[in-house]
Amino acid sequence: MHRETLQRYMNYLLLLTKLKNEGRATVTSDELAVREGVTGSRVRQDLSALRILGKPRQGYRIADLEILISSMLDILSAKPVALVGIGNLGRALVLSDIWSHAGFDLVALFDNDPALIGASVAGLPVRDAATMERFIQEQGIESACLALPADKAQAVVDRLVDAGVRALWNFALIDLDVPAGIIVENQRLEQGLMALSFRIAKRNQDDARSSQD
Amino acid sequence: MHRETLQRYMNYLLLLTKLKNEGRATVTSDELAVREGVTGSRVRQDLSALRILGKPRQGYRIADLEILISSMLDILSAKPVALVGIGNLGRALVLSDIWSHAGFDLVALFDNDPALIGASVAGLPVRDAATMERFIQEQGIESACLALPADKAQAVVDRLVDAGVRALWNFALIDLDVPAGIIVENQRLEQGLMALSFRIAKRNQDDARSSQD
DNA sequence: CCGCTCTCGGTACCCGGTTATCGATTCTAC
DNA sequence: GTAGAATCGATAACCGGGTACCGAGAGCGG
Repeated sequence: MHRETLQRYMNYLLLLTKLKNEGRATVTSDELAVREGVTGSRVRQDLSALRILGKPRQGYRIADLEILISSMLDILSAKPVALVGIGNLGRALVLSDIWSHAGFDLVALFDNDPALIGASVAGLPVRDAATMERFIQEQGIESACLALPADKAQAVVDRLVDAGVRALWNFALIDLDVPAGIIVENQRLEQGLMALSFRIAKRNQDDARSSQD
Repeated sequence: MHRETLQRYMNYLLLLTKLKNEGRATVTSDELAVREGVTGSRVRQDLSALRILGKPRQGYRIADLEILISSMLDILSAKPVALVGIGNLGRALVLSDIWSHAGFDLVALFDNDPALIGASVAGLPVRDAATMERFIQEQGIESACLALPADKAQAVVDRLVDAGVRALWNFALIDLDVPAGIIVENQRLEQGLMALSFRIAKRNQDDARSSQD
């Protein structure tokens, strides 16, 4: 499945939640389509791929869609995940509610700053990074989030992988080197900002062109 | 230009910086291609679109590529940008060095928490959000970053747009409602985490299947 | 009860992004 | 200087995601 398609499914899910909160029980393909900037055909194909059936003149049952898309994304489970690096970004992530929404259960925080170890963030204790491998092995944690500087990331990843972690959500601006089979999802914040810069430049060009005509 | 293409250009740029740091002066299309997971053909077409010329048996001059890609993304400029919301996420963004790398100059921080107003983060004072419109108008700021809760985002956006902001980098989990012509780049952190969840589920399925054979 | 409309499900088509191919060019080696 | 290898630039072929279209089924109105 391609990135665009996956993103469409996630957006469907967000829209469905919104519609459900508005009291809706069903939704038509065209409704989802216009909000996503695609055609009803595309939406119907997407849903058909999940073996979701709708009814003519009625649409799709929102509850069905939510369950099937959620299960495809496997966000109904609660995979334990550890967060390494309790800086500002780390704290922001701990305090957010994205973990459960995406099928994860944040169970451990690690840092190597003595000033932080022992403190508590959102009810979770900050543990000494020196105890990281042991905790991860004992708890069978297979996912980890890296919220630390680029120069420290690779060393931590090596330790995590040795301890059994097989999936990484990486905020460090670095291409991590991992063995085959280990998943790395890079969250490149700066790419969003670069994309914004490009879009601004493009709009300014277009504006200049159209005013010239 | 499509999102994938834009992302490729950004990745080229990151790779080029890395290669330059390694002392390289030129790079071949195939080298860039393998690191991007595409073919040399695609890379040559991308670069050709920017009117970049290479030399047979030698490749492309890294310095040329950097300048031309950077100027296409308009990240050589220093567009002033304001950051609203000095929570953990906001502080993390202030302390990062992504702004200059993406063609922005972070010039103002705003929050409405009296405990924060007047404090200084990375040398920048936190200003009272009540003074936001005036400052933005006076300084001619046209870009802003939203690092605040979803329920407060829309109201702030309305004020920012009224004050002259025309481009937004939004971290709040909400679909902002803006007039036509205003650019909104949403940085949906949870989508990255959902994508990770999906990739884990897919790998586990694949593993189960292959061990079954 | 009978048409009418709306929306789904499936199929065919289209378009653009990606790859493959080939001639042209430049550097290396002898 | 010439042969050969490597790499570019351009074009053609391919492929898959997206759209358009059409027949089928479900509700609505008279």
